[in-house]
Amino acid sequence: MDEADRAVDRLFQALADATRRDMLRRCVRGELSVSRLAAAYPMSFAAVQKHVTVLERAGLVTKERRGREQLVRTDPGAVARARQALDALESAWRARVDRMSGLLSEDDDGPDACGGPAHARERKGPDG
Amino acid sequence: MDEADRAVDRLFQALADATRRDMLRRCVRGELSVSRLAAAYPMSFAAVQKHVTVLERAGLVTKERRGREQLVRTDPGAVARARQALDALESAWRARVDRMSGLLSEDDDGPDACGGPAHARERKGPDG
DNA sequence: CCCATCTACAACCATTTGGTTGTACGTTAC
DNA sequence: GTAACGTACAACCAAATGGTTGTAGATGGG
Repeated sequence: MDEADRAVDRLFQALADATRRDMLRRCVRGELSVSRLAAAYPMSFAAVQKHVTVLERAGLVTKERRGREQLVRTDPGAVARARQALDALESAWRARVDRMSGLLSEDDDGPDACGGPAHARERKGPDG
Repeated sequence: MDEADRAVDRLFQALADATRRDMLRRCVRGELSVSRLAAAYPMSFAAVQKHVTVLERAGLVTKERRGREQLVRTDPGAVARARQALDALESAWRARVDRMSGLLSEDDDGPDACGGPAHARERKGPDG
């Protein structure tokens, strides 16, 4: 297993925890110090520190010092990278659908194509 | 943490292992029996069985009996669900970009202060 | 029937994970 | 300078994870 695989491991692993996903949502609304972040959760400061470390190793957030505080902010390219990892899986799925549609019909992408996510790459913005 | 959160946990957790991602790629190219799948990896049959169980609990694959074999196939909607989970994070990021355009220096003391979704106070574990 | 194959599952083990507490260190405020 | 704050990190613990082996139940072919 090469480093790229391990990076994807860390990425999905970091996302596989509701607390960390919530941290991302909070940091995405504006950078927060680790202390301020920790105040939002019913766990010790050290536990929050560890979560932040996991997010950082996954490349989802970066830390920057400001005085005695450490500001946590989301990495703009992070979600894009997660999305890319999913794309890799999805493209394999599309290849299969492609083979099926070739056999079944030529003007339809298959039964899954109605609302299917295969190439629905359009972003669904929160307010349009 | 509600069941939806736990479902997302299971989904990303299942994706956070290179072996399981490879299994998905293989099954996406055509359903495979667990034995045939197991033959592709340098680990015991039981280990592969466990991986398939993880993928199944995450809703990424389904199993179907054919004779004495158990065919594993990807769930067409699975990757779509993963993408949806990422979309939720991405929309938050877009919202932040949106706010930066307006640029108001509001004190981000709590989620209620800025009208955002307040869902961070809940945690796993009784009180520990 | 008997045997080979495919699957299911339990028991066990090592490592990782998610949490705790305690301690030490740099920075800011008084 | 000292106290308070914010952070870093180590030691420890319970539970989950990823692997093993072993055993037992179905299913299909000779």
